[in-house]
Amino acid sequence: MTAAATSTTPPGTSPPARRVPRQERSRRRVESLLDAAARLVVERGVAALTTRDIAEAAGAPVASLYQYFADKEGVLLALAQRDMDEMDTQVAEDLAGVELLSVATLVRTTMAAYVAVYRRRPAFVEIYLRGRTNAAVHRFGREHNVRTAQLLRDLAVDAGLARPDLSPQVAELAVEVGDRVFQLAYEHDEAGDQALVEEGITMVTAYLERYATPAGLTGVAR
Amino acid sequence: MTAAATSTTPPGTSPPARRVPRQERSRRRVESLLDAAARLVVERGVAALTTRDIAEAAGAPVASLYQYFADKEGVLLALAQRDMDEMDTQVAEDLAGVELLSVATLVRTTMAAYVAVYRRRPAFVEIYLRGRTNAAVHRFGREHNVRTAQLLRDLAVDAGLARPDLSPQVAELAVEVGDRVFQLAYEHDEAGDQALVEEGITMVTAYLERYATPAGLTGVAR
Amino acid sequence: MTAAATSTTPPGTSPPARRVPRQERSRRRVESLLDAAARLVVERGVAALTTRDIAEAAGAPVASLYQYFADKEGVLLALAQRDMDEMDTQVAEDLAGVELLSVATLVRTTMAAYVAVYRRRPAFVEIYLRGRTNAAVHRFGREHNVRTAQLLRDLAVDAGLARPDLSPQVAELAVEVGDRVFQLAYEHDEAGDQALVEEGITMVTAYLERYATPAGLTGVAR
Amino acid sequence: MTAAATSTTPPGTSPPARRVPRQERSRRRVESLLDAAARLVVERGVAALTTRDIAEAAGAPVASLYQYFADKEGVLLALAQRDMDEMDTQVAEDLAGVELLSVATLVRTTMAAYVAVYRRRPAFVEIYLRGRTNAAVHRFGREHNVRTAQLLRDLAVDAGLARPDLSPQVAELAVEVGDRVFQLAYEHDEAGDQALVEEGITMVTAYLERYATPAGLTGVAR
DNA sequence: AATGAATGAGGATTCATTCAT
DNA sequence: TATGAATGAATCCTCATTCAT
Repeated sequence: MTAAATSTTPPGTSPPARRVPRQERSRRRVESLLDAAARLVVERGVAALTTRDIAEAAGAPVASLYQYFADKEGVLLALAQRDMDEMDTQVAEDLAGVELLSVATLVRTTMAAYVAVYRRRPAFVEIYLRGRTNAAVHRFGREHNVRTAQLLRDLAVDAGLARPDLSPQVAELAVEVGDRVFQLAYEHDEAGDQALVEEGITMVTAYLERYATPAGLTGVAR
Repeated sequence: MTAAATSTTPPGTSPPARRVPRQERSRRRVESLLDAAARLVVERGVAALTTRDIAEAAGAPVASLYQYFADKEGVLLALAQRDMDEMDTQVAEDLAGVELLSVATLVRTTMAAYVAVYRRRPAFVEIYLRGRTNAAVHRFGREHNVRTAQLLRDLAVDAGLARPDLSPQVAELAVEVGDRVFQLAYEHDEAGDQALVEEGITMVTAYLERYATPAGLTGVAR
Repeated sequence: MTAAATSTTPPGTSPPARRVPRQERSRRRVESLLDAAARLVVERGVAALTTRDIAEAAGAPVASLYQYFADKEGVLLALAQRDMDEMDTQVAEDLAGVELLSVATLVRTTMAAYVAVYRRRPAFVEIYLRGRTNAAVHRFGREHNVRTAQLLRDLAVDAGLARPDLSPQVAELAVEVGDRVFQLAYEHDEAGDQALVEEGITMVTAYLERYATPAGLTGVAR
Repeated sequence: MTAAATSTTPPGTSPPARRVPRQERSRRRVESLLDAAARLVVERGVAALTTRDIAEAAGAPVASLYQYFADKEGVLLALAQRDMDEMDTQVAEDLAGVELLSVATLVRTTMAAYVAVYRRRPAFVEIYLRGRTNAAVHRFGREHNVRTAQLLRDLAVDAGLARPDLSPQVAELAVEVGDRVFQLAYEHDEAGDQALVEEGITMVTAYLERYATPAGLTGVAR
């Protein structure tokens, strides 16, 4: 379930001179495996992913894969982790740039951030929107949604946009609905059906505004 | 594994009236295979389903399974078909019994019908809410949602509840969101988190009322 | 191995009036099955032939196939029989029309007769030249060659073209070589490489003329 | 399923000398699989060959077979390759030992070399003469004949035995005829009908001498 | 005679994972 | 640490043939 132990250079011991230090080489291997996995997933879908193919595509022996990942699911999980981090970063950055924060802008900004990432990374669309058929991906997406919901809820409540009775469940529901909106919008359309996304933003916003404070409706300056 | 006993008609005895005609026996076989498949899906999940197990659980040779179904996916599809029909029937019946038809009652009645079926058939929950990991189930659920959306939209527009500009896409979005609500509500809870369902009804209703006629808001008698 | 027993109408019993008498219907069924088999063999090759496909292509139930043929090989054999008969007829007719009979004209006329049949029936090329991969076809072709060799040898000896010491083995060898020539000539070329056939005629003639009488070399009028 | 015990080298003990290096073990495995395949082919014929049986006969898991060969056909092909190489070697050696080279001695030596190999390796007879029913074997035999024809033709022309107008097609025809001769000679006779082979030598020689130079007829010393 | 249905017995191939080196 | 090789355990599916009716 977890990646293999991180190899640490014993303190006080200088590693033998080499161009690429051991730890760095490891990191590169991991990255190349993840890249290969991502590539394959986009090409053939998550279901057809095999350890052999991942290794081969990364130019590594199959056995090496198990040096860095516990098992096949571990690869998917690491890949998801890496990608989710990128998504979270985008959301955080975009939210930080918002001047007038309200429930409406919170929803719009967040969902727009996702759109931005999906545009930049077609692999994400394939894996996280179309690849839900895979159990591991499904679970990870679900977990990420839970974390995202908590994050955004706390933000909204702390910023005085939402009443404290906005339960985690409600936040989760909102995020999940947004997630399903994306799944639909990108189902057939590589670029995503933006009108559908817009509808989704409307729906989620309207729903969440039921839990908004007056400030959440009008917005607060940052 | 063993050869079935040969039933011999005692000489001088006219063969006993055939209890079960050929066609009926066939139908039973199909049903028993579908039942077995459903049982296994509930027990182990869709991913772990194998043709061998289905056949064995139904007490039939694997080859017989292929007499009735094109392949493993065919079994899942037939199962889905059978189940979806039951759902559609429940929805149709419940809608027929509604006295005051409005967007709100339409949404509530429909979603309540699903809840009723889920309560009656735990297998459905396993297969259609938790088993989305399977590609076939996923696709089938998606297609059913599309059909359901069209049906309900036409009903709403024809009954004067919704304006004609309620697009199929919007109806689809609403159904999909309702679907996701159920997925969440039944994720951990065998009986379904009814509060969550209630939230879902609220959200979908609020969303769809944006496309309602005045009559759609107040309701029309049947 | 043999086709099912021929149904005979009991003598003295007039069959009930019907448009198509029973026996005729049977014959038609057999023919349609053979035609279907021939068609499939040409389309997909002998290896991919299945009883199911034959029956389906003939619009008959699989079980019916077993009413007329002992087994799958029986179908192939009956097909071969039918075809070989056509070939033998062509050879016999063409030989009957030859005015100056010699070893050379015997060889040439026979091989030309085969070419004529191959031109008329592309299915033969597929089955008997390219389909030798199938054991049944292989065996049948072999047996037919043996019979043909015997026939031609007897003809040659009786007509005074060949010395009696022309053994059956030698005749067989000659026929088999001719057969291989055809296999080569039609390997890639639908129409057959006629230059190759010509070489074959040359080789076989030269070989057999070693066993010819003086008359066999110069020819005898019919 | 269970974690394997970590093999630890007892401290102070150098690991026992590896008897068989890895690469060598691999080679042996491949050989044993090929041997098993050859054995089975001889016993039951090419048609009845299954991957399961090959593996079992070689004492290897089926999956291992797929480590070395792409598929079942791959096994047959490898076997053919190995055997054809042996045949080519025998022919080359025997030809190298001929003192007076002529078309006649070329044909005789080559065919005698085949006879020698067939005597030494009964499996070859089964596989390459009787096993032509298999598509893979058939194709491989055909290809080998083409190569052999080219080789011998070039040799004959280069040595001044044959006129340059001896086309590759003619050479091929000669080789194919020789091949058919062997098929006939070994059809029922384990040891091969040598009289038939002799006839074949005669026929092929007579045919090829039509393309011979004077030297090709009388022979040239080596 | 005709046939829908049933099935025993494989068959080729895949794959994640683990070792021995 | 790295990896070539090994493999247990399944998986889906096919097919010729035979019954029961």
